[in-house]
Order: sequence, then C-alpha cells, then structure tokens
Amino acid sequence: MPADRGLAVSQECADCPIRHRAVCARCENDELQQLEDIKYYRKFEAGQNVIWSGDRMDFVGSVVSGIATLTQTMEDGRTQMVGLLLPSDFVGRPGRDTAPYDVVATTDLVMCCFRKKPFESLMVSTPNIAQRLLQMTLDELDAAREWMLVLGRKTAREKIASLLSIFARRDASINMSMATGRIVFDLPLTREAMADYLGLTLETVSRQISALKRDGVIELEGKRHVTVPDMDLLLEEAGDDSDGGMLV
Amino acid sequence: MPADRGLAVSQECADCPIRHRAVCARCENDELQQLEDIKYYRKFEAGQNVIWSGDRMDFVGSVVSGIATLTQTMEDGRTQMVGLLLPSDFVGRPGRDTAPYDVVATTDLVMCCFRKKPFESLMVSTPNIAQRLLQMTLDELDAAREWMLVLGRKTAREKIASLLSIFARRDASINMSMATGRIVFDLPLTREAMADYLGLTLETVSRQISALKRDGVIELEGKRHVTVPDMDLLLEEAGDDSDGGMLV
DNA sequence: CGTCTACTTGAACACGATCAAAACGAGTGG
DNA sequence: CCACTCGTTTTGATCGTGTTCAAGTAGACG
Repeated sequence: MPADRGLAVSQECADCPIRHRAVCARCENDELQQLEDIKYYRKFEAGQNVIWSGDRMDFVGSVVSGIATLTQTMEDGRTQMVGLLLPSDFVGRPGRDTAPYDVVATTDLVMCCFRKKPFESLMVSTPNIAQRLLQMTLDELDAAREWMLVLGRKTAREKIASLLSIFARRDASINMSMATGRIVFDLPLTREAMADYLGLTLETVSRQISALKRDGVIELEGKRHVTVPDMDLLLEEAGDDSDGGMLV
Repeated sequence: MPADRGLAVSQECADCPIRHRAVCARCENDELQQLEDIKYYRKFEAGQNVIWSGDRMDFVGSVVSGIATLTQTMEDGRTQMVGLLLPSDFVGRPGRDTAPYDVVATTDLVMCCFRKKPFESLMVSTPNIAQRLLQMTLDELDAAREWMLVLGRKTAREKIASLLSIFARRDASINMSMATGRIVFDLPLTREAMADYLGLTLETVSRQISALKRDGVIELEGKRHVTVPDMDLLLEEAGDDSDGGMLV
C-alpha cells in the first residue's frame, strides 16, 4: 500500500481549475487567503480508499481532479453507490466527525483538503463559504432525489441510459461538442461500479450496454470509449423529458 | 375543491410545537420576531396538493403538523416518492422559484409559511437561520442516501421492514415506548403511497405486510394499526446493523 | 506464453410485476 | 336494518425482467 506522495501538488487558489465551482466559489481575495492558509493537497491512486466508513474525519475538502465514489455497504456485502464525486464536489460534513460512507478514488485523484476545525471556524466567520456550501448541498440533495427515481422506478435499460446521459452531459459541457451532435467520452467506471450505482448486477449492466450498442443508441470502441451519435435518442431511452429539464 | 380556510391557526412562535427542531431552532428572540413578521399559517386537507411540480413557488415553510410527501412522476405515470415530510421538516428552496416535485398532504396538514423574498433576505442577515438550514439539508441528504440503499439493494421484505422501522423509531421517540419494548403506531400512508416510496407495487406491499404479520414480526389491528413486539427483530428484517447506527 | 483482471455471453431460476377477482370497511339512502 | 356504492386492501394465477451460476473472451502485463 504505497502512501500518497508526501510533497503533493502546490498551487495558488487564483489559478485553481475549480476556483469558480467549489466551496470557495464566492470568496473574495482576502477570504481566499484565509482558506489558502489551512489548505493542503492530497493525492490518491486509482482504487485507493480516501475515507473508510466509520473512521474519524479530521478534514473536509474538494475534489480537484479525478473521480471518487461514495458507497454504502451492508453486512452481507451488498453495496450501493450513493454519490459520484466529480471535480469541484465537496467531501465531508462540518459538524460531524465520523464518516458515514466509504469514499473511494475511482481514478487517480487530487483533493484540496482543509483541516476540519479551522474550516468550521471559517464557516462561521465567512458567510460566503456557508452560503456556497448550502447551495451545493441543496444541489446534491436534488441529484440524490433524482437518483431515487432511477433506482426505484426505471428499468435496467433506462438505468444504463440515465447513467450514460450523466457522463455525456458532463462531457458535452466541457468539450463543447454540442455543435456536432456527437458526444464522445470514456467511461470512468468499471461495469461493477456502474452496477453498484444503478442497483443492478454487473452482468445486467454488460448486457444492457451491449443491447444499446446493438440498437445504435451508442457506439463502443474497446470497453470504455463511448460515442453518443444522438443525445436526444439517449435521453429518450433514459425515460427523461426530451425537452431537457434545464435546471442548470 | 374547498379552499383552505382563510383565517387559519394563529400562534406565537414561543409555544410552537416545532420551535426547537425547525429552521428557526437556533433563533434568538429578536430573530424570531423578524420571522414572526413574515410568517402565516396554511392548512391543507388530506389528499390536497400543497405544490405542483413546475409551479412557481413564492413561499417556503415548515410542516407544523401532519404528513406530506415529495413525489416525482414520469410521463408514463410511474411515480417515486423522494421524501417524506414530517413535522419540523422544511419545504422549498431559497434561490429557486419553480418547484421540482409535487408536494402532497397525506394527512390533514398545517404549514408555517414565509414569503420567499423576505425569507431570503433574512437568510443573509441572520446566520442562525442559514446555519440551521444547512444542517437540516445535510441531514436530508443523509436520509436520501440511506434511502438509495433501500431502493437499490434491498428485497421487498427488507424494504417494508425498513419503512416500518422509520415509523416505529419516530413513534418510539415520541411515546417513550422504549420501556415496554412494544411499539405501537398507525401507518400514515396507504399501501399505494408505501409502494411509491419503496419502488414496489401496492400488491407486493400488501403481500409482504401479510408475510411479516404471519411471521410474527408485526401485529395488525385493522389495516393501519401496527404493533411491533420486538424492535430488534424488525431491524434485523430490515437488514440494518442490529447494534443500531446511533446517528442521533 | 501464462496469468491476471475486466468484460461478455448463455441457461435456468426466482422475485416481484401484472392481470384479475374477491373481501373488507365506511358512508349513503331506501 | 339491509342494500348499495366506492375506495382500499387482500389474495390468487401467470408472466417477465433481472439475478444467479457458469463458462468463455479480450486485453494488459509479466
């Protein structure tokens, strides 16, 4: 178990890639300075646990790059992913000190961490941080509720299409591929991780991906490289309103 | 469609039953006074819609008494309940003006409402409100994620047991029935509403309740009156850690 | 090559859904 | 008091989606 490299990334908040989306988004320069004083970076390798459920948590932080998952596990081993952490997402809960879920790095991961105690003090003295955190938490609550519909009522095919839409949408907003209509991305999760997110088995995930490929909804190169020729078609397969719920 | 009685409950915040649990929990007397200035009560009858998905929302508020549900519906009619609103729970989102879900009164319901604009101003000027709302939102996020495990990985029997545990736990904390070991309560939801919460059909709900009764996990008088002779047994059926995750 | 791990595919099964009918309880009116 | 309706719930029979168990393929790395 190779420890994370001690001397990690060093970076100015000013040119941080998640500057305008993370908890610090609303901070003024002086507030940013205060955060800078208590922050440090940590790197994790793909597959590494960031936090173990039940462990004491003495930091909170933001995902800078890479992807992590939040998962819950029952005694008999059944696991359910309850959150997908993308760059700018926040980890940890001010005011609680043991972690309720496992946090696992799915890809190589860089996190911007704050020691919990000083961060909690800042929360009180800096409304811009608390307000941003409230906003982000409300967004996550909406996402969690949307996912409850997926888990409770959608078919396996719709579930897969829903998950692919999430990746496709995220990628479209980064790569500006809207123009061409074709969206291309790499799946950041294994079939098993997808199954854990969707409440399915990995075999069913595999079968449904094959089916969507066979039906021309997606194209596959290798196991991970996906092309979506027609986003509207994918959304239809996902069972979402085609006239896109523009919550953004 | 009988309108809600215009002249509704009038009440002092000081002797409000949800005073220490709602958004206002942390407020000092002067802050409470400011809330009192912008609040008004509304009553809804069982079955009435409080809010329709997509509608403009010009108020936020707290459930004072009764039970309401948050539900999401797909075009083809499949519905999933995404939240259960009990007394002291908060409805509405500062900073957003169209409702993302239907809110339906399941029993007769009293809400303490605040006009949205003034409330948003108070949020900025009164950290105690914003902080309490953040705390409550984080709790709801935890609850939503717990429910994702129920929806994604539990069997029908475990789902029913999980739902019954929620009601039982809530009731135990009110009635102090811990002593006797027997917990008694009335189901606040129809079989159909339970099905919508659990991602099942109402027939399956009915069958599993019958099965739990047959196996002595619960006792039933009529359709709604439930007795739990052994809470540990119920929790075991729900698939939860028997040594109770004491998050309280 | 051999050995991983990740993924795919097949066959049989089981759980929960679906369709259908009947029981129950509360309310209404003769 | 019984007959009637209406909404909720129970129970039964059959069906289908997704699971389970099992074998096999593909690609990476030694």
